[in-house]
Amino acid sequence: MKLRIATWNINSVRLRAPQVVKFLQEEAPDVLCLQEIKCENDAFPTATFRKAGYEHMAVNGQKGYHGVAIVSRRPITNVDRRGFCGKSDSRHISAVLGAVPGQPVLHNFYVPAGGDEPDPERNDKFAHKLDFLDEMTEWFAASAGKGSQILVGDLNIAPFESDVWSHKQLLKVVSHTPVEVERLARVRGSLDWVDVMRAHTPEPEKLFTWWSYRAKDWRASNRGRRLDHIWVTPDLAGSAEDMRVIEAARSWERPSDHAPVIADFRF
DNA sequence: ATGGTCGCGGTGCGA
Repeated sequence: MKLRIATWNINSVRLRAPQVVKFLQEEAPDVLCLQEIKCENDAFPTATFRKAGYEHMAVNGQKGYHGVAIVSRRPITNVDRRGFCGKSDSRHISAVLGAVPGQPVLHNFYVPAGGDEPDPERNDKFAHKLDFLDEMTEWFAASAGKGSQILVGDLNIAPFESDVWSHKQLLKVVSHTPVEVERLARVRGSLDWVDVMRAHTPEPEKLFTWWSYRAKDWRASNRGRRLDHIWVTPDLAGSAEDMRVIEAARSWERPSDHAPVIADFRF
């Protein structure tokens, strides 16, 4: 069977519900994982997405900040919402893809951005980002041998040189500093996760999913970063047949600063 | 080297 999974930091799902519907209609993912929905669970536009043919939804929202959701046209089961670092932040939701062979667990993450100062001693938000990544590492390591898993979301780190417009100019900019890149590599090592985006588009080809709102012309300056990711456990590596960043969505009316990413699987 | 823009909620905070 085929399965199309998409991930998109939507930066307010209420404001951009029409863009989400357009994306669902044009790209027809089976499952869409959203981050930064920025609303509480009962404010999620459930009816709007159900009308578009997506009847299965799981939401982990909070007021004003963060928030993640899974929108699916296939049944999902075993929904789980994990709190990290002893906080009540809504940064994770997972579900089992019940109709998919092997019933893989799909995790949707919104990793803390980490503030501006890349020093955990002086910046609590950066310390939190590193702690969050370490907890991910421990948690996934403990799940070894318990079945197939897929991890998507805004990890707020661009790990490779070709994941940023200028490696040299971003070495001290949070999202691309060596300390957080190393921490993310440890998360990747927890289950020997396969980076589906880079498996499909190897270095040194540039690959971005986010462009700042502050550029006058995001496409002309193209100062992007690859902050959004799709990972799979090694047993699923051969199942990922295609990957695309839908850059066009960054130019839709009132866009998110992130573009959606799609991976096509055949199980 | 600096400042540039968004969304939420109704003030700055987070990104």
